Order: sequence, then C-alpha cells, then structure tokens
Amino acid sequence: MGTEKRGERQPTINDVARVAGVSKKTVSRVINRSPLLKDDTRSKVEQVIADLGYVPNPQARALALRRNFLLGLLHDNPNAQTVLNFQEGVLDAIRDTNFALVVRPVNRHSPDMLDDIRDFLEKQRLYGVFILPPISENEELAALCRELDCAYVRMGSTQLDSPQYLVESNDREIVASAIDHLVEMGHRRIGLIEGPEGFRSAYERREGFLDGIRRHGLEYRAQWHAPGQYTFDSGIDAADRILGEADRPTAIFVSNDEMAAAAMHVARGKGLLVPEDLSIIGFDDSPIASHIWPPLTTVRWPIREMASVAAHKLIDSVDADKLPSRLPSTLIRRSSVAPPRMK
Amino acid sequence: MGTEKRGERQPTINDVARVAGVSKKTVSRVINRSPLLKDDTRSKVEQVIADLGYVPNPQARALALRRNFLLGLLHDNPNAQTVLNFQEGVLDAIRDTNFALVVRPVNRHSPDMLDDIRDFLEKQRLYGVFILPPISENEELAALCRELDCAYVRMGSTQLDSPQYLVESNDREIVASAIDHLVEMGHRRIGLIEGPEGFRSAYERREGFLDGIRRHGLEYRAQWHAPGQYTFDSGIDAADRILGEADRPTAIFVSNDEMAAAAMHVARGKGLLVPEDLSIIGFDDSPIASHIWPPLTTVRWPIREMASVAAHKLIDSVDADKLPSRLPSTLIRRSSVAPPRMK
DNA sequence: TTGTAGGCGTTATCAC
DNA sequence: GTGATAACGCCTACAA
Repeated sequence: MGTEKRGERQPTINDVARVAGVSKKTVSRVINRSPLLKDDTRSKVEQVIADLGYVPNPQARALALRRNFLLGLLHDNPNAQTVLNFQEGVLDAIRDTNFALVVRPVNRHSPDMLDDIRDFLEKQRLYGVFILPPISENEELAALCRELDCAYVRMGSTQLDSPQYLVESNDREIVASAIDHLVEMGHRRIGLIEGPEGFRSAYERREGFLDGIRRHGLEYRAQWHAPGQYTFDSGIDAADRILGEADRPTAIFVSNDEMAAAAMHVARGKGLLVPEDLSIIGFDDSPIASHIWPPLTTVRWPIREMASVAAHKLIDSVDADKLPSRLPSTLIRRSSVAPPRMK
Repeated sequence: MGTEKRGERQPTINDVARVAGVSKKTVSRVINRSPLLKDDTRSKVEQVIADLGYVPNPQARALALRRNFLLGLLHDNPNAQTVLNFQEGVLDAIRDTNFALVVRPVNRHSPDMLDDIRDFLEKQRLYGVFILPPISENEELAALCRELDCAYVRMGSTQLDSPQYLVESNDREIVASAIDHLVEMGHRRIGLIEGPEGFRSAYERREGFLDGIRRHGLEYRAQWHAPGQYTFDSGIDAADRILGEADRPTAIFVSNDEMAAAAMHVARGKGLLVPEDLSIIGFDDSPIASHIWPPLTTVRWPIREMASVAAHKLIDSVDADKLPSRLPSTLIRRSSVAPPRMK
C-alpha cells in the first residue's frame, strides 16, 4: 500500500527507477507487462513500486501514447434508469482497467447539438464514445465521429451501422411475442400506442406489433392505434383517443412504460379495471413499471449487458467482430395482463 | 471551422507558431488570454488557429499544469433521476469550460468500496469529486479524499462538513412545513414512514416530522411510525404495519417517493381511497410521483441547481465561500392530500 | 511585448 | 534483457 503523505509530491517513474537502480524504460516495461524481462528484475521493481506507492500518471501516458483512456457517453436521456444502467454496464467492463467514463448529456432539440458535440469531442479527444438512442439514430452524428477519428458504438433497436459499431436489441421480435402472449390469454382486439415518428425504436416496435397481428390474423382498426411521444402526457392523449371509442380494444401494447402508466390513468378515469377490462403491456421495465398498480407487464431490454459489450467493442478493437451485436430482450410478466372479460 | 481531414495529424501549437511566424509561447499566450499581447499579434494568431482548426491537447496541458480538468461523480445511485439531474446540473456549470465529468457508481454495501475509490482516485488524478448521498455521509471517504489531495464537495441533507466542501438541502425545515400543510387541511393524526437507520437524510426528515408534530401539539403514537429502507418493498411492509391498526392515521408523511408509492399500493389493497381516506406526502419528486395515481404531493429538492453550485465550488475555488451552501426545497402540491373524511 | 530553454511523466527507437 | 536519448504538446521562468 502506498504510504505517501498529503502534500508530498507523487512519486514518478524516475523515482522508482532511481530507487530500484534500473532505467525508467525498465520500469515502464514492468508497468506494461513486457514479456522480455528477467523475473528478478521485475519483482525487484514491483517491490519498489509497492513501497513508494507509485501510480503511473495517466496524463503523461496519454501524451506519450497520443491517445487517452477516456470513453464518452453521449445521450439525450431517453430514460434516467436506462442511462444509469448503461453507465453501470460500462463500468462492469472497464473496472480494473485504466479507462474512465465521461458523460455528456445533450439536447437533441437544440440546433447546436452537433456543434456542441463537435466541440466536446475535439476538446476531450476521447478514446471512443457510446451513443444512446434516440440520438444514436442520427447519421450526421455518426459521420461527425468518423470525421473526428473518434471510435464509436451506437446502441439501437435495429441495425443502424455495421456490426463493429453497433449493439442492438431485438425490439421487433420481442414485441411480436408480446402480442403472442396477449393472444394466448384470449385477446383478439389489441390496440397500439406508438412512439414518435422518426424514432427507429418506435418504428421497430410498431412493426413487431403488426407482425404479431398478422401472424394471428387479428382484426386491425385504425382507431385502436394512436401516436405518442414517449412522454406521460402524450400517453394520456393517446389512451384517451383509443379508450374513448365505444368499441374499444381489450388490450393495448404501449411502446414505453411511461405512456403505459398514462394509459392506466386514463383507464381508471373511465372506470375501466386493469387488467379485467383492459390488459396493458409496456416497454422498458423502468422502475415505474413495478411501482404502479397493477404492476406492469413489460419488456426488459438488457441494457447493462449491452453496455458491457459495447465497451468491449471500443476497447478490445482487435476482436470486436467476435462480440455479439444483438442481445435479446425478455417479456416480464406481471399483473397488467389477464384474459378479457366475457361479454 | 476546422478543415482537417480524417487521418491527418491534429495540428499542434508548433504548427500554429510556425504558420503564424511567432514563437509557441506567443500562441500559448493567445490560448490562455494573456493580457500582454499586441492586438494584431493576437488576431493574427487567432486567424491561424481558426484556419488550421487547432484545438489544444488537454493531456499535454494537464501534464504541464500538473493537474487535469476532470471532475468525478461518486455515487451509490440513490435514485436514477436524481443522479441524472445532478449530472445535468454539473454540465450546466462546466459547459464552455475545458472540464469534463467522469462518473463512478460504487456499491456502498461492498467491503471494497473504499479501496475501489482509492484506486479510482489514484489512477485518474481528478481535479475534484462530487459525492452524492448516502455515501457523502461516509467520513472515511471524505478522509480518503483529503489524504489523496483530491478536492471534494459533499451533497447532503444536513451540515456534514465545512461550507466550502458542502452543498446541502433543508430537509428538516421542508418536512416540518409539509406537516403544516397537512394540519392546515385538517389532519391531526399523522403517521411517518422513515428512511433507514444511519442515513442523515432519514434522520433529518424524521426530525422535521417531529418538529411539525410538536409545533401543532399533535398526538404522537408509536404505531403510526414505521421504519423503511427507501425501497418499494420496505415501504409495503411499513405501510402494512401502520394501516393495519384499527386506529390508523388520516395522513402519512413518507420519507421518499418510492415508499410513498408503496404506501398507496397498500392503502388500495385495504380498500382505502387516497386522498379521501388517507393523505400521503412523499419526498424527492421523482418521476413516479407524477406518474402514479393519484399524483403524489411531494418535496422537490433542487438537485440540478445544487450540482451547479457544487461544480463552481470545485472549479472557482477562489470565491467558493461566497457561494451558498444550502438551497431550499419546495413542496409540490398534487392530488394525494385532501382534508380527512368526517367520521 | 515576445522568445529561448527547460521541464512535466510517460513511451518508442535503437543501440548495446 | 536493458538503457541512453529523443519524442509527445503544452507551460513556466527568465531573458531580451
């Protein structure tokens, strides 16, 4: 353990070299685990390193290697829990390395977003960046990373880029199987609350929904289908529209949990019981899903695992193509789905 | 705008100096806004900087200055939204500076937490760190930062440290005023679900509760008072206990929103209407608060503003003592509080 | 007001 | 296997 006292200068590689009676290049070799070193030279140096409590200076290292060990996270906060889980997943991967994770929330509605990010990437010269949806779908942003020679991995719900730059989930398939679940419970009249136009995730989830509907030859009605913005308020409007119909569906798939919670509010307001009168399935498995009443059946995407894989793609670029690009989501069955009431 | 192409070496200060026909020290002076420069020298150099798309290398700068421009965030994820709001607040403060924010989630239940953090701080040599509650209450952690000569600011719900190392909220006062609010609505029988033993926030909120109770000369009963762990599940147990009594309170103050949501679940299970039969006030103003039914009256603490202030304390250490150390929380009135039903 | 020399702590090159 | 020596890109001290 280091025994340096406060205020003392941190020991440098020169101190270690001097005390150990070797050249600093040799110390450098020890640090970097060079194979061509005599065992006793190595252990002697290691002993001195431990005695002095020497820790290599990352800035000096970064300068000499002409690259630093910082990974960046660009996101527009699709959901706080998701972003935080992602951070944890990256940390799982970089723990015990010299990498660190720097975060950069951005605003996709700002006209300056790309300039801000350019400024950030130029100033920080990151080793690589993660890009979360929805901004991962922005092609100009990906082009910017390439222009600035900054490695990147895009997280997404569909194939946005070539596999080495991508980690995706299988939104479309899992939503189709959520529909299967509803059909197994006896539902034939199923509605959809969608995410915003222009989001790939929204598109994929809708296609999954339609796959499910077609697969079972279900009736499809335009009035059971409403657009949303992935926000609670937009969920209220959408559910109002769908549940206002006399001839309403017995179940709804909602493209995220926040809007699903909104749909429950609306159902309650109209005197409908969930799940007896209306079954609801959400998407994300955010904390609300388990905290509302009844607890929400929803889709969990393995964001933490996806983050770890993404980190490895950035770091171990040698075998990045051996890493998977697609990780499976799962349907979490809770209490917001039940067989429809007999009429 | 920079016009450098991919694969080209980034221009350095030497390139700028050569093209501009000045020494690199002069370029350095331009970058660092030294006042003693002739205006036309300055503008000439600035022109070349713009033409070349030169951006100073932060690693080289960090090496020369013997300190980097990285701020760290140590947290044990008390609440995803809180952590993310904090990150946004820090970003508000460091936008347009050269600082970046690196995150480090830790596990306060791990026996290795302090070693992990030591390792992290030694390796990264941060400019300073933010410490979020509950680990901000850990004195060993603060001591570690001092030992490693790492500036820090602790976020808290009470005075944990001297003002320059601290940004706090006024939990105790605001909870007392939440009790005032309940009393104004006509409540006289008020219960409490507490946070975990050993958390300062839990302690402060309880004291605030008791202040309120005493101030109005209300009856206090041990069976209206239950411990919790700030988790949904613990909230279920606590509410079960309190609401199981025949002689239950007409209102409960719950120390965080997650447990408040749980209390609503329990009330519903017992056939109690919120707010008619039971008023509930939470704490945090997390997203659940507005997404459950009925929307929860709760306390919002100004985490984003607190983060900005904390960042300035770290960065502008000159006038850190001019910055406030205590920022006021506010009571957000929604629909979970109403006058008690007449008996 | 500007330039020169030297140092920050590391790694790479190339001898020995 | 190991060690001089020279980068890496910036800043400070001091000289002019």
